[in-house]
Amino acid sequence: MFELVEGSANFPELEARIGRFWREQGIYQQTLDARAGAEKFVFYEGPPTANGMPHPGHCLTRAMKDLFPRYKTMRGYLCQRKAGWDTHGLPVEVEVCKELGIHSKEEIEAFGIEPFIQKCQQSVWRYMQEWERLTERIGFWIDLSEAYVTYHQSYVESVWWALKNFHERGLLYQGHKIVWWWAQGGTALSAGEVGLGYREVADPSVYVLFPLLDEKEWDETDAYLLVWTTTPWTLPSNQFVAVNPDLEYARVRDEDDDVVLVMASGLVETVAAKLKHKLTVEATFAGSTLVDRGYLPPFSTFYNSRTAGGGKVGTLKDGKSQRIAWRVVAADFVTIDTGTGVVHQAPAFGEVDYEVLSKERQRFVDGEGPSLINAVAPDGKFTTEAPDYCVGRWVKECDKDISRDLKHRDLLYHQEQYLHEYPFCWRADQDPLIQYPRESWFIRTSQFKEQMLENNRQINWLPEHIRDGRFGNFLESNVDWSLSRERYWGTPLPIWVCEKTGTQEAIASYDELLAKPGVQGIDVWAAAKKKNPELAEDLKVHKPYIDAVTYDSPFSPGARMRRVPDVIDCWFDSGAMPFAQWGYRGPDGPSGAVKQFSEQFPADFISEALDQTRGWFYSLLAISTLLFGDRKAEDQGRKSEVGSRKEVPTTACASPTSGLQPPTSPFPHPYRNCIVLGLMLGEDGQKMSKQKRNYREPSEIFDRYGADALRWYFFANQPPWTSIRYSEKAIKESIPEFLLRLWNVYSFFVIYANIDGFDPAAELQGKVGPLEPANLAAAASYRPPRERGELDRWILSELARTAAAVVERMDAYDNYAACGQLTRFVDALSNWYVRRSRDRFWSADKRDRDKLDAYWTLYECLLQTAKLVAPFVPFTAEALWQNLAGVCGDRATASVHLCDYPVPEGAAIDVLLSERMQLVREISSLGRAARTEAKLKVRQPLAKVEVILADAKHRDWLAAHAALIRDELNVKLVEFSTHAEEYITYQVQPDFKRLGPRVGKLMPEVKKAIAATDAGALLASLKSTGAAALKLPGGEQVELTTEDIQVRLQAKPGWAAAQGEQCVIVLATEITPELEREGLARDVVRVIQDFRKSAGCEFTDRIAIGLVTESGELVAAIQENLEYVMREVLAGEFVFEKLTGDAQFLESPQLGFVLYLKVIADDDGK
RNA sequence: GGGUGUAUAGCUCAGUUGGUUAGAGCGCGACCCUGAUAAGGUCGAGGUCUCAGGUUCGAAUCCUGAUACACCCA
Repeated sequence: MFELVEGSANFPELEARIGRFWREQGIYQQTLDARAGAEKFVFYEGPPTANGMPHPGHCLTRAMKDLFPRYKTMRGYLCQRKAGWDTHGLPVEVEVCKELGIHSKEEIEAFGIEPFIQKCQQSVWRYMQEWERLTERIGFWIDLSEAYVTYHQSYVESVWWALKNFHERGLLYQGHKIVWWWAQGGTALSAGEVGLGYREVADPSVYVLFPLLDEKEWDETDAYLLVWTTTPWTLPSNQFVAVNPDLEYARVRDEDDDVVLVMASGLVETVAAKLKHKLTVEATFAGSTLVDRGYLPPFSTFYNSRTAGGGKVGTLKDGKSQRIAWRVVAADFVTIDTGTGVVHQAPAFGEVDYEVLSKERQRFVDGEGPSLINAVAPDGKFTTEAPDYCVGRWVKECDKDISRDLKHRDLLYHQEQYLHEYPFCWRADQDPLIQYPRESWFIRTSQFKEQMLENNRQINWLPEHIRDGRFGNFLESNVDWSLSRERYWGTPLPIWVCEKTGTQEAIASYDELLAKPGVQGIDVWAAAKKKNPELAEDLKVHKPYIDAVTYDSPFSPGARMRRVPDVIDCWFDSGAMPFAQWGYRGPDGPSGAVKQFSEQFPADFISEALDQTRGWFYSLLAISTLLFGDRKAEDQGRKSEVGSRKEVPTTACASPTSGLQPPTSPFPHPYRNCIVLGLMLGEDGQKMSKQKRNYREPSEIFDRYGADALRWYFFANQPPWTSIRYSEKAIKESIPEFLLRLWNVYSFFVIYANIDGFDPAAELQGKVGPLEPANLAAAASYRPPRERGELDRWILSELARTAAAVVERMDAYDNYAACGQLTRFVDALSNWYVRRSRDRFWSADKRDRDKLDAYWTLYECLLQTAKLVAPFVPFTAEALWQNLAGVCGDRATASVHLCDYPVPEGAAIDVLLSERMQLVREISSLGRAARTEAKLKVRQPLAKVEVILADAKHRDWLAAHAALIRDELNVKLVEFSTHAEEYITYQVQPDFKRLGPRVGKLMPEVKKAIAATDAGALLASLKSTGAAALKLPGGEQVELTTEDIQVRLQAKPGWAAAQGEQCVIVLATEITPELEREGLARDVVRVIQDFRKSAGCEFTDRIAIGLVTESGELVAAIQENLEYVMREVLAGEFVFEKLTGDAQFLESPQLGFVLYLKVIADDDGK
């Protein structure tokens, strides 16, 4: 006996039960064990950070990450799933700061770095429980116990190893990075923080005159560059002036001030209007002619100083020489939207400006190019290199004095106020941020651009456009990776510097550090550990303990090697996970790690949301390309730019030690297939936000609707990369559409199988394993499908077809289309197979072959469907399996997830049958439509239905299966009409797809001509000769064959008819008294059935019926169909009088009778 | 300001190399069926396929431009 299924499924409860089962039986581990030694399917977990609460968006990623590994496992692959946690970085520090009620770096240092990072380490696990609960509750099978953790020592050391490799290959260097700087707090702000602080302010906008030098670049001419800037305080640090070489510029005479200006032609009128001056254009020329011209900057400290070189020249790489600064450079970012088209450049205070400097610097031979000039100290106050009146003052305060000074010197042409958005510190909203250069460490990723692009081209991106679109473009504009962070909680940059010579050395592990000569400072950690034995051992490779460790410099006797203070970008951590998750440190590192890494690289599949494009997707690709890419390209690259970009000497090591030399791997790596998920928006279409409460906590969704409902909603509602608006309604609605429908079929099966004693467990001997058709075939009452009826063969064919389509789509990572196939199949199973088989299940003879065939067919369908849907809705699938296969006890496979995915044999697919059954379904659908139209309810039998087919192909088959249609439409006769003209007209249309290419421009004519032709005659001609000639008005003649036209049928008015794509069906609407009586009898049956139910009868109870009526018509109708009525309602007695005793009664006013009902026995005669 | 994506029914979304009647689910309305029954089914209304050009015999689909929204970057 199957376990009884409750009427309405309670999915959350069911899932809790299944979850317990998985846990107690270790099913996930069993699925891995079952695939031991199988081909590997490699999955990488993009580590979430557990110091924030998970929201529905995380459910989507976790569901997607679960789907494909489950699928591939069932398909026979071994897919290990190692969890991971991202634990470093600014967000963690911010959380801790909030808790402590502090925010600046000074405050952190006052609090103490040591207790601070200890708090960070603890905070990382704050929401761990919620994450683990979510992971388990949504059915994400992943190994949480073996999760990699980015702050763990082995992980940190792996990252160090990679960085040492880069360092020794000269790929790690120091340079400047222009950051948004909070001068008062002495810290840089992340982009996110900067975004918080924008507000509109008025700033000065000044037009300044820079005397233009002559061609020889030394003498002043009569002209001035009219230079525009909104930050006067950056003028003392002026280094270049930029023009757009492709714009037109003009030499302009200001008649009022008697001065000659050089500016963009397009802005002359604007400026003239602004000043109400008369400006006369004297000459125009391309911006490119200005490039390289020298000028005098408004402040001369740097210009005259020895260090910056004044008007000095330097040697270019091509051997020529040029002024190193204070000249016009070309830049295409200069526009004529505002200003003058001549832009002041202070590379210290703008990222774009800094790029100009970098580019210029590269043109010169080493040491001769311009260095960065900067008259502002990190505290935001001017240095002594600024004009006297500015020194020591906050830069923004000096704007006015600078303007006044320039005005005195007749260099200020114009000034005004300018409204714009400017960032302030979000923690101190009176403090404006400034852009400021900071020393930073970079990885030379740009040198690997081509390789990264090549790698990217080999990756299968879903959706495809990511490859050449967002991600490809991002790689195209690759700049070196700014790696270092002046923060506290992160992987320490493993570089130690000689305090005397500045020579650097990278360290790849803690042990390597301990082995250095004259190591000191280890005791700091030892003391901390002694004081607090609870401290995680992993902290010893973190600040501040690691900072304390120094050793003897091999570069200068007596000097010490000290670590640089920075930590690294936490994106580097997560991008290093392909090897760091195993603690891999090169071929000579820990051997277990070498093995695991080589087996689990590269990944076959990863998935994250779109916002990871420049995050994890990039960090993975960049690190992998640099570490495991082709070295030849790098060597060539190095030759071609000998020593050009190193700003600080490193211990350049041409041949790194072998342990640092990892194996190279063919592209793509480290991932082959990547599904980029759309972002999930809140209920209101806005970003999900805790404050707005525009989403529900995941745990609540699970409690209300269940994990499978949510999963199915994710998988089946839209392709995963479309951005998805969280909709509770949609989640709710995904239940009846699929899950409940499947559940109802299953429940139907269980109810009837139990009534009829259909018991596969009793019929099958020994092991039945995964209950594949081959296992079932051993049963005595099992007949091979080819011997079963058409309906059975049809649904088994649909099953095979569905399995084939699902496998095909899933192998292409297209879960959406796969779900569509599954929905279609479950619909066919429920709304056609079960519906049409009802009578067979209800028939009295329990050992009837036809009945047993139906059971075996439905049983197989349900078992196989459970397997098919298992990766999608693992709980529901398991619940089905537990009962359907569970009847066989431990002779059956314990879990549906331990089964192989159904792989259809082509033989089971009967395309012709599918097509034909589709036609039957269409005919019956049309029949119902016609009935509705004619207001003839289905319970009323009709004499005849006529079917007119557009295509006679399936006619004979349909005629042979008329019973199906008769039954479905409740008619006595199905005719395939020959005199169709009575009911319909033909419409003939050209087959555009076929004819289009052939007749081309004549198409409209052909269409008209065909429409004008008598359709019947045309069809007759085509039928008899197979061809017809069509004359066009222009005289051309077109030969038509049967395939060139499409026939459509149109029902004539006046008939109870309905038309579809392939046919028209016409109902005979005349109701004879006999038919009417039969309909009446069916009405009576209907009422009695309802009565049975409301009277609380069991399915199998036999009853006695007494019916009292004054209608002779009704009595006649029942008597005429008495056998039918009694059979349908399981009546043992039927009398036309009141029943005595404990009978229940019911009055039916519509039909005019009173019913009495009494249970006389159950099915077994008791 | 730049890049990428999206725009199809009231809502959420499909729409396969361009082929002339643009689909699904939900919602709404009407009805039917019912021993799967707190389910199920049928039918209906609802579309200038964002707009404007262009290519083509033919455009929701291809091209150009515009608009709106979203994301990333500046």
